[in-house]
Amino acid sequence: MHENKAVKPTDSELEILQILWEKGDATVRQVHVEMLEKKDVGYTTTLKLMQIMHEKGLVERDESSRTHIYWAAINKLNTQNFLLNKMIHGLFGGSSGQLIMQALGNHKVSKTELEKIQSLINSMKDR
Amino acid sequence: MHENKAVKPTDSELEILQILWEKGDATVRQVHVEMLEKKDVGYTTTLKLMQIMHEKGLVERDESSRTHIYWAAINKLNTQNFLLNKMIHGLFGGSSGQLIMQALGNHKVSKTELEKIQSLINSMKDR
DNA sequence: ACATTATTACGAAACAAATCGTAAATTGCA
DNA sequence: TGCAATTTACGATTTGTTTCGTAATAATGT
Repeated sequence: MHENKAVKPTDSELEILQILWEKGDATVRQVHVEMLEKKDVGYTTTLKLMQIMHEKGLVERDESSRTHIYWAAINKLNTQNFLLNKMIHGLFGGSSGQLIMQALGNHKVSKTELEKIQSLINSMKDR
Repeated sequence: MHENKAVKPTDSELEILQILWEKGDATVRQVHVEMLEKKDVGYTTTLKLMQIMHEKGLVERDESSRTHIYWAAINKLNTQNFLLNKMIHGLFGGSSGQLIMQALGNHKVSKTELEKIQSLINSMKDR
């Protein structure tokens, strides 16, 4: 009901946010170790990114000990929705149904998930 | 079955592609007029963008007359799928079901579309 | 206590994206 | 014919992103 102004994380920032959302909080070192699994990048690069994200307000940190602790300042659901919305409007002519059908048709979805989707739709139609 | 290498249009490029996909082909002027409906930008900016897109192979053009005619060189469906996939992996932990449910829950979907989605799911489960 | 290692801060370089001004070429009218 | 408008090409600027090197500082272990 508040926060999350005009947040538009870059691709690299999103990689870091992913890690922070998963871990809850983490040091630069911990984030960096995870980053290395995805791509080959120097420690100071990760550090700098996180410092910039801090300036931008994308993450917060506890500086009370020498090794700072970082956590995401923006909410995962909000961010997903924001970017989903951007994609729906920018690429699917504003129709979320369009995006959903596209996703259904071209990407693997497990049977379990198909059933979850069905019951979600059913409950939506009830109202 | 071919083409569409590592296409990653920027936001502005996507705006132009949208217009070209809709119109089929268009001059810079025509594209620019459409652009103006979305944002305030100079003619040469649109021109330059389209020239760069041409260099990148995102659009093709007929230069036989003084006023060039442009059209998209990449396919809309492929591009949608590419970016959808990127989002699924980068933001939804690789689960398209997750993205679909998120889209269902937080964005308006018409009843007609809900029904189309249902029958699509049903036909998928048949196989 | 000293050397090694880990961490932060800072600056700069390399790259890419978006914007626009200006000039040259072409077209079409008055 | 020649003037005005349109279009392309080109270069420059601004802004943002990603990358890393270096230096200062703190912590750690022998």
